[in-house]
Amino acid sequence: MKLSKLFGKTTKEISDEAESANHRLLIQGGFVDQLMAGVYTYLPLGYRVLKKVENIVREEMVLAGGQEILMPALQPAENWKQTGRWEMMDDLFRFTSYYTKKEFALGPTHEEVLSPLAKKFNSSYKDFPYAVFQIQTKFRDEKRAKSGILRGREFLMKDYYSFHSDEEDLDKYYEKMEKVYDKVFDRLGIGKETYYTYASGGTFAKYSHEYQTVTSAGEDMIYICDKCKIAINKEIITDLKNACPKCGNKDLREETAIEVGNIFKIKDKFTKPFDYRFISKDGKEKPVLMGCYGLGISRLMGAIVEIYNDDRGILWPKEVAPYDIHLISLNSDEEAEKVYKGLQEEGFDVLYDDRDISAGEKFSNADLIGIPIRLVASKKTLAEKSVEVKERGKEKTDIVKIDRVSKELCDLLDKK
RNA sequence: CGGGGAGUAGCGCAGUUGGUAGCGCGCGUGGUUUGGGACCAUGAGGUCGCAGGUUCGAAUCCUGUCUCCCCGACCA
Repeated sequence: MKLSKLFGKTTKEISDEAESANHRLLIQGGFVDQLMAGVYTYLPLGYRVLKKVENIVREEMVLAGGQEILMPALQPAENWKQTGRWEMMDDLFRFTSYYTKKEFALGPTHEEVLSPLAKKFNSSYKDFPYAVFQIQTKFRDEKRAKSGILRGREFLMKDYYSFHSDEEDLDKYYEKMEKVYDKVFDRLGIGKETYYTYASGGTFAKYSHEYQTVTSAGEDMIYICDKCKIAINKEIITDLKNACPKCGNKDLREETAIEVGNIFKIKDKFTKPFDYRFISKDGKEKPVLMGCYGLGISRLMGAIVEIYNDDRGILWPKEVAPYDIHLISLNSDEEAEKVYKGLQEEGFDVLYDDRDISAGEKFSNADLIGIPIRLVASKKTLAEKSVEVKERGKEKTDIVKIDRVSKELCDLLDKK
């Protein structure tokens, strides 16, 4: 992609009002645009990152055995009345059809759609266990949207649901999903900062587990047990007598963190209201049990920025960067263009700064956008049939011969 | 929903005791530049968030209202 044609521009200045790193940097870098509080447009650069996060999550969910579906965002009131959540959900976006006076809601979650759906297909013990998931826009009427894309009124979420014929099977599946989640966070580059956290279950259950990523922009207070690498949410720390539930350690470290995922054993909480039972081997009807596993896709993108930034801009982890390479041309457009085309043919995703602006501006824009590798093709380097290679976040630059640059880049990017 | 701050050009901001609306960035044109956000010249761009009120006259004073940001509460 040529930067001269890219929809969305970097800006030098941003209002002091925006305080969180993801808010400032994503707007300054031209990744997102704010339409209103908690509602953002993803511009080409930002949408590429969002899709990369989404695809990593999707790959791991498919590996876990989930089948991807897409449920409607628009949902009828009846389903919500059936579970008693219509009146209870004060952050639900509700409205009434102008024509038919029928009541609707924009979905903040999808148990009310999935339970009756699953009931139509799977009612024999032979069908269990099974799991479906979706990646979809969710709507919640947050009283206070804040911190850029960390807490939005409209946001992208992955919700995964498993169905079981007995509790033992649910427990086993739940443990499997814990490992799946660890792998997702590792691939996204935030494994080290993300803790499996004991938390309250809200209206779902007494307790649940969250995945909390440590960052100053977070909203939750967690207590970390460094021995077990787990954490306890402040909301239940007194319930647990200020000790790690695994090892009893009371020497816990307090941190602020953002909840990027949440997993629940919701059991029959949503199968019961819809009368979803299955026929067991002995011919008897038994309740279907559910597990529910959420991940905030857009929030993850924000959390990554919160962790990977410096005073110049973003430092995207390789797996989620919008492009592999940021190529800068300095007074050498024709030659640089050849390098650009060559790299594309080799299969690299290249953002090419072909604009007729000063070198300094190109460099500072590259730092702001935060693509992992910067290449500079200038008269100086091209005279030696070379380009300069620099990793974002490192000061060292290398001059590499053009015919060897492809291999060098593969090594740096862990490719091929 | 409570507390605090802010709405003036696409973005960032200034605007004194009320008197014809300004700066920087960006954008257009011409030229000089070119390894860390260059420079000269020139040009376009505004219902001062919105609605009332006071006044000969309101960006400025008063009332109401909407919106954004921060803190708190809430967060399936």
